[in-house]
Amino acid sequence: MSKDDARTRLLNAAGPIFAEKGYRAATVREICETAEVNLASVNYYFGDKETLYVETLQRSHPPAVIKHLPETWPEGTQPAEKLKDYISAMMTELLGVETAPWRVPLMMRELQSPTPAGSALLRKFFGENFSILLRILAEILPEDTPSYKRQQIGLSIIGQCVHYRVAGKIIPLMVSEEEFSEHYKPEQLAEHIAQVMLAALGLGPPLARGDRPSAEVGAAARETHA
Amino acid sequence: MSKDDARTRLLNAAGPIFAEKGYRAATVREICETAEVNLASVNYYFGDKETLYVETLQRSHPPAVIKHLPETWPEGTQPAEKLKDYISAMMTELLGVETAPWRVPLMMRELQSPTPAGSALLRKFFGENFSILLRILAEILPEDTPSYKRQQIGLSIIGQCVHYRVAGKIIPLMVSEEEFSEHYKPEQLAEHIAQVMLAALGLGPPLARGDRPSAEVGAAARETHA
DNA sequence: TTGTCAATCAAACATTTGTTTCATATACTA
DNA sequence: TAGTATATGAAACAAATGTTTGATTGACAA
Repeated sequence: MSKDDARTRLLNAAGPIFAEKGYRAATVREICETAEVNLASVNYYFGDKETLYVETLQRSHPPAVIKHLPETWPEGTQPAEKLKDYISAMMTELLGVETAPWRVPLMMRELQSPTPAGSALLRKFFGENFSILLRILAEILPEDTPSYKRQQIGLSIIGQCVHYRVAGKIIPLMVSEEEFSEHYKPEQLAEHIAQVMLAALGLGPPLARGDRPSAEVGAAARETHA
Repeated sequence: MSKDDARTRLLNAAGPIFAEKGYRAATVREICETAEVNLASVNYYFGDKETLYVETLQRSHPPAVIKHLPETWPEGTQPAEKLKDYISAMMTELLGVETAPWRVPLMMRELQSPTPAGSALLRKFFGENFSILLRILAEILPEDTPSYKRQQIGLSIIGQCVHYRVAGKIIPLMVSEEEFSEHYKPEQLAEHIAQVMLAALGLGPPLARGDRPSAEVGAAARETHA
């Protein structure tokens, strides 16, 4: 192992460590030890710790949702199908065990404590994914839907997906262990989110026996409660 | 100002600083300067920096969603109304300018990098809010809805709300400045999320011209939208 | 008044940590 | 072979930072 040159080994070691501990708490000593290089190597190859961080960040960018999506969908694919694919791809990206499981955590850290160098990357990282979603939604929503509304529906979808990563550590603490291991796999969650949003968009059955599918009146919920 | 005793001033100063910079990057020197106390005070009153952090965390816990909700709803209040209230309360809690705007950011940091002391608080903090939501959902969903399904619907709601806090810093970068200032106020976002979820639950009109509103046909949402 | 005790203060201390230095080794070239 | 550039190594350096120390103050009680 560690057949790569020192510079590459440093980048490989830095990714997981920055992701787990954050920029500040990650020490160049630990990174160098992990990479099995001399302490001076960070400054030799990158000048300083911050530059190493920036390059680590840049290397972590490329693959995103697109990676898990088909180049183009077959002619005539229903928008609902595309949406399902998108949500599934997003969940795979966020929760899947990929080749570099530290990329997403690193971006999440940037989201919380943006560094000057990170902001541009963040915008690109999320912007690309988001614009794909917006295009799918454009096929579903009426043409006269204002763009802010379309964006907010998009954010509703992203939000549900991202939450399983953001709150991932405490969800197992709040649901039973059995439920968690049985029903919280990425594909199942993607299925659930798709179900919610397709119902919201009117492309699938509502989750509850709705008594008032229209805005006006209708007999309301009755004899229901825990 | 700073009429409180040194110990209290330390806690007041520590909250915002820990919230903004995180445990590691926050220095006792900065905290002491802000609190206008001597450098040795942290160790004098709390023993060490970590204990100060833990006490800050504990102090930041109490108020949550409940704070913005009525004690009990009037008899006969529709579950849909309760859900709207809940979502509105959550958005106020997450985005509103409250008395201690650093509480939520601090909890978000714990969520990402849990400390031993923080995990218990986190569970309480989110657990209390979540159980209220689950009770409301129980009134809406069919009785035979499995509990994991109810939880996931709850997480869909929480996720949408929390996302505006998590991604709050980059959303303005991805939508036009005008759209953001016009349509992304907490109350408007709460309204949007409620609209999405009520539609998903069948308690409101779908967001788009649905072509297949129910699994087995049935007269469904019509000429309704926006 | 005098003694006691908690609080405050400036200074020093010890550790961590990013960075630099300079010597040595290694590989490639003239 | 000799020379040079590149890479690696151990050590030291300097700054930041959590913690400790010992003196001083000030209030209050005997």
